[in-house]
Amino acid sequence: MTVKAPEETRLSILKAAFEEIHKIGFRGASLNHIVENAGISKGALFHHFADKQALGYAVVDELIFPEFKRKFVEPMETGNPIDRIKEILHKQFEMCCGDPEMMEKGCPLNNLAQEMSFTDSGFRERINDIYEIWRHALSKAFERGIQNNQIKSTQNPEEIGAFIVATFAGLIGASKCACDTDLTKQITNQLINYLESLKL
Amino acid sequence: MTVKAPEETRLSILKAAFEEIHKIGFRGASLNHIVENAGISKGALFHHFADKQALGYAVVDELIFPEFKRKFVEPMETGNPIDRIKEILHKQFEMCCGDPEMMEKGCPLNNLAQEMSFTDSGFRERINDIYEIWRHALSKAFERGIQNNQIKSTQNPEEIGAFIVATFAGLIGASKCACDTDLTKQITNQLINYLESLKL
DNA sequence: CAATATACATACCGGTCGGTATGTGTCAAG
DNA sequence: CTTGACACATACCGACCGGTATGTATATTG
Repeated sequence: MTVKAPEETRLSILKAAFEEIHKIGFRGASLNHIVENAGISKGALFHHFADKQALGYAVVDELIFPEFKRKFVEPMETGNPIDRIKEILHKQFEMCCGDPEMMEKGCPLNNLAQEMSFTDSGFRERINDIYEIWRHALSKAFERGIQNNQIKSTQNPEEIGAFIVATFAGLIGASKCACDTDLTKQITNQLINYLESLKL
Repeated sequence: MTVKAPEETRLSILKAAFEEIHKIGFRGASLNHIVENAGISKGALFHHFADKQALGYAVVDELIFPEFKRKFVEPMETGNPIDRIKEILHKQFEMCCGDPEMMEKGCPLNNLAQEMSFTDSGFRERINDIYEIWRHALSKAFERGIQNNQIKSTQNPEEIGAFIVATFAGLIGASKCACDTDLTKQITNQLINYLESLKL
């Protein structure tokens, strides 16, 4: 039996790194802050991760991606796509209202995408892969909706998926900058408006 | 007559700062790089700007805001709002295709919004003011459209404005991350789809 | 029981950061 | 002709950055 499980240490570093990156971005994130908040030493950090970049990639792969999948991708696998998206929007809105800081910090994935895409293709590709998975899941869901006579057959499922992902990112981003749940509500209303227009 | 006009120096600093911030963000931006690219000294920079923050604010106020106003706000002041937005989207798409790096760097305003909003309220308020001006211009344009029997009177102009601003930011952000003009086209198509659904 | 590998902690490193102190040439005002 | 304000340039500062070298306790293996 080990005195301390290394996987626990690794996870505590990942979680502290996620928080730091979520708050002040990857570039601004200080490894000193991270080891401090994780309650471990710098030696431990560099034992588990080759460098800051590898830590950042691991945060995306091992924390952000699974959570994103659980919240946004998996719900699209069954049922009426429009209803599912409405549920996602509703949960998101409730979370914004319940925890204003969550709104102000924005979407961890979109934050990283906008900050790092241009200068670090490793981040860009990882993040784009995640968005692509969501776009694909949405596309498949709307294809299903068309087959089930829930969605107008004249619509292009792929385009719809791309549009929803972009608009959702825009919604979270606008809320973050405005710090205003009224604005969030307005945008959400119009997104629902758009979704309704796709109904058969 | 002065040997060199101070306003020219100031402007060259602002332009170099804008480029640096656009490429690697405000936090990542190095004042050393900026003075180097501006072809001046650090003394000149700190003669014209109190600190890095003041320089960043000046970039928003004096470079980004006027350009944003010219490209997005002023076109909304006359004519059919839907046509105007289509023109903006068309220009944006052409620019993405013509200069891929422009697409990869993303929107300077949205980049700053996502990077700085949470930790610097000065940035957040400035940027939100600019977006608010666009939202208001869009709202007024759609009000006008309703009065001119171009837009369905059942629609809420304010909500439409908020939605378009959010979706546009999402569009640019998605393009930046995906580096794919096909995706840009898909999202643009659906945004136009949405706009058409507002027509009377 | 000795040897080795793992999982850290501590102390430290060169480099870059934002920012400052000080010197200097220019020019308008008195 | 002097003075002082302006518009810089140069040299430098402490703080913090990401990263490393080294030491050590523990667990595993032969």
